[in-house]
Amino acid sequence: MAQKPSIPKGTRDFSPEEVLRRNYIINTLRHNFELFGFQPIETPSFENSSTLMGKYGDEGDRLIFKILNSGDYLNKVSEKTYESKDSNALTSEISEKALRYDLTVPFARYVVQHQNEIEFPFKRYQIQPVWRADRPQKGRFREFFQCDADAVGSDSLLQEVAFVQLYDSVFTDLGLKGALVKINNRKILSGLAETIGAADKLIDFTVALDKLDKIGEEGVIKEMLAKGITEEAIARVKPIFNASGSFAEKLSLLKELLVDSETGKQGIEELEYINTKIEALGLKTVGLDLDVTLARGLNYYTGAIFEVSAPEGVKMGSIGGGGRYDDLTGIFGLKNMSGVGISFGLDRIYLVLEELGLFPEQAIKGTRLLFINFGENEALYCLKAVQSLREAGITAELYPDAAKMKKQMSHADKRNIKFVVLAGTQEMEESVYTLKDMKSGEQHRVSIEGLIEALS
RNA sequence: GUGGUUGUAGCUCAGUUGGUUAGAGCGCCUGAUUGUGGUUCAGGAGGUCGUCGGUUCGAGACCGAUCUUCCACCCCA
Repeated sequence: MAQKPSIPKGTRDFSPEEVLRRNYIINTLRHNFELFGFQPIETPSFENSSTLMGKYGDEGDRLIFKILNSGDYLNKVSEKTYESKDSNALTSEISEKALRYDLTVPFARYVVQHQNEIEFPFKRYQIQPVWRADRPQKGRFREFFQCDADAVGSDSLLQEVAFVQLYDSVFTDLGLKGALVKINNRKILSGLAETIGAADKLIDFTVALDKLDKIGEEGVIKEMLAKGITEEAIARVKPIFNASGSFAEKLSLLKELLVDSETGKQGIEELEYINTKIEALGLKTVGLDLDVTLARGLNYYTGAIFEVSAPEGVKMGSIGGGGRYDDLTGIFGLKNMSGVGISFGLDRIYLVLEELGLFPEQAIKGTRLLFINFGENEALYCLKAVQSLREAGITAELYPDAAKMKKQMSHADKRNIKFVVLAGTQEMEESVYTLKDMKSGEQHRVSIEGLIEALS
C-alpha cells in the first residue's frame, strides 16, 4: 500500500469552507485596521537567527524553529563543538536562520532597518503566520496566524484609547457580544512589588498573580511563598485578590495601596486617563474592565497591558492581547521609540464564532448556479449564459463533462449549489433556459435576462 | 521540555481471558431511474489493525521503541 500521507504535528489543512470563514474574519480585521489608519506591511517567514534568539527568554529560544544551513553543514562544525555534544553551541554553528516566532520582533527589526523611510508615528498592521515548536493542544498550534496592529513613535495614551476602540469596532462588526477588554498597567504591578518589598521578584510576583483565576487565591499564595515572597508582603496585596466593583472603585483601592510608590501612581494615572476618555466616547459592544491580576508573560511590556476574554459561557481563553513597550527597538539600536500594539487570535476567534453560530451565510457562499452539460453544442449555448451571469457578478459554472444527469445533479447537491440550469435542444430552439431551484424543486423556463434577474 | 492519553475501512467507532476468513453505522461506486439531486430499495468495492521490533504454536489484543491524537504542566495566541 502507498504510504499514508500526513502533516506535521500542530499544523492543519483548511477546507474551502474553513478558508472562506477565516477570510471573513481576516477581511473584517483588515477593514477595521485600515479604517483606523494602520498600514499593512509584510516581513519574511524566516529571519536571521540573531534577530530572534534571546528576544523571548530561554523558554522562547527553545520554541523557535531553526532552519538547517544548506550544504555540508556538519563538516564546518568545529571539532570542539562537535565533541562537546552541546546542543546550543552546535545549533548556532549549523543554523543561522529561523522561522518567525511572532510579528512584533520582526516589526521592531523593520522599524529600525527602515527608520529613515518611515514617517512617525507609524501605525502598521500585519496578518501572517508564525511558528512555534510548542507541544500542541486545543486552540494551540505550531503554525498559526497572528493579526497584529502596532503604533510606534508616540507616547500619547490616546493610542491606547484607540486600541480599545479598535477592539470594540472589530467585535461589533463580527457580531460578537460579551467580549471583555481587560486592562492593567505594568507600572501598577511594579508599584505593588515595590510596595511590598519584592521589587526584585517582580516577574515571579506577576506570574503568580496572573494565575489567580486559574488556581485561586490559595494557589497564588502558595506559589508566591514558594518563590520567596514573605507572608507579610502577601498580606499587604491580598485586597487585590478579590477586588470588585467598577473601574473607578478598583482604582481607588489601588490608590490606597500604592500611595508610596511613584511608579504605581503613574500607572494609576494612565489607567484613569484611558478610562475617562473611553467613558466619554462610549463603547458599542465590548466592555472595558480593570484587572489587576492581568500580567501577561511578555517581558517587554512597560505600560498598559491588554487582554480580551471570550464571552462568558464559551470555553476559550483570551482571544486577543497586547500592550505598550517603551523600548522594543532598543535591542536593535534605536532608542526612545515607544510602541503600543494589540493582537487578535484568529484561530480562537474562529472557534468562538463557530460555537456561537455567528458566521453570516452570505460571507461563506460559493457557486450559486450550475449548468448541466448535455454535450458540445449545449455546452457552448450554456457558456454564453455563464459569461453574462459572471459579468453581472453572479458566480456560475458549467459542469465540465457531459456526464450522466444523476451525477451532475448530485454534484450540485453536494456542493450546496442553490440553482441548476438545464438547457438541451428544446431550450436552445426557444432561446430559453430551464432554471431549477434545488431546495424547492420548482423549475421554469426563462431568458438570459430572466436568469440574471432571478439570481440578483 | 515533564507527566498522562489515543491510534482498527474515506469518517465515527465495536472487536470477550491471546485462537479459523477482523465487523457496524455513515460515506463512496453500480443499478431500480436514457432530461432531474436529496428520500427509499437491491447489490458492490474498500483494512499490512499507526510503524518497527519482541514474547508466543498462534498477536488487532501482551511487552519495548518510535510517530501521531488529545489533556495537564511550563509557556503562550
